[in-house]
Amino acid sequence: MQTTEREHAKQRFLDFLAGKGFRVTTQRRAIVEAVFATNEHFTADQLHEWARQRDPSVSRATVYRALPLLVESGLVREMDFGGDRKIYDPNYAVHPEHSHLVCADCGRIIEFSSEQIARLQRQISREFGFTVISQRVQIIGRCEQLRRTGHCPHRAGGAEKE
Amino acid sequence: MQTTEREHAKQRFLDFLAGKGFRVTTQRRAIVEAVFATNEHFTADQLHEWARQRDPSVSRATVYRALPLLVESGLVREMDFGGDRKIYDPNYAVHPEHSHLVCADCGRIIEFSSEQIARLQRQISREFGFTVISQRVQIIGRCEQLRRTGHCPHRAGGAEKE
DNA sequence: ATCTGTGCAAAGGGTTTGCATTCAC
DNA sequence: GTGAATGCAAACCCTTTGCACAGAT
Repeated sequence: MQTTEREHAKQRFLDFLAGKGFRVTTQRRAIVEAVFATNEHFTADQLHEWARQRDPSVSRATVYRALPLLVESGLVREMDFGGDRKIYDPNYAVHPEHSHLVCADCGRIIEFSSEQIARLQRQISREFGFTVISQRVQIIGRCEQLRRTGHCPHRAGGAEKE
Repeated sequence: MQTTEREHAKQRFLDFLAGKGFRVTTQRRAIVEAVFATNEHFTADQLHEWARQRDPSVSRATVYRALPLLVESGLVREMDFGGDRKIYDPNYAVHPEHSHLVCADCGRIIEFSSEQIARLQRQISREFGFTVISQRVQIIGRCEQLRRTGHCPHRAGGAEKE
């Protein structure tokens, strides 16, 4: 099960704070618990909502101030699928380099990894004299559901579309 | 030379407008000329600037209203490198599927194409039951200049950074 | 006790929109 | 002539920030 890994990620974040001399406040605790209680992608606002369920005092400002720390700690990835808001991915802690398939119909996001693609990218980067820091692969497509059944189960569930 | 191709792209956009029943206004003409006079990536604001050099009456609003048309026409690609503003790429008309190498130091953007990567992506998409609409590959890295010479010639020139 | 972190509310900044006017068709 | 397109300025929306207070070390 993945619970242990998430628990571990949470701990790593607290360690990160300690290592940087940052304080472990109750709000930050609520936020990090919210982040690693799920493996879903989330927006700043969603995280605010989740954190407030654990500690109603958590303000939006604190969430926005915590997000850069989560990203800097390497446990959460900030993503941009072209929408108006950024999307955060807590699975980065477990699967450091993964890519995304995004359904244009329903907004569903599927994660995948491909060492082959990563290798090709490193090779190309080298040709241009670049040292790779990170790679992003996004494939925009249509998942089968809508085409096949005429509707998509994810359509209703708050899809992110442009 | 590429001038002919750009001229062609411009014409294709005017045809696109006609085909959709949209009007060819002097402002739209100034905008599309500005777009295809360069092969540089640009922001909405830069385009506004360029268009105004051709027709000072072009307002920011009109630029913002024209951009979705340019994207819809398939001649310009909207990109998001995680910064606070969107970046547009007029080379999409000439090289439909290309990817980007972005230098984290100087913001320089280099375009490249890899049929191998595209093929792998199509294959993966198929495995997940996705039909590919478009693919985006971004590699964030550091170009040689800064590392080697201690400074980067692009650093000063208005790099896009986060 | 100190000084970072917080909540609140206001400010920022790119993008969008309502409305009267202009102009392509 | 008619309705789409424009310019202007205000509105939007997510995100950031200034400030006085709270609380972690």
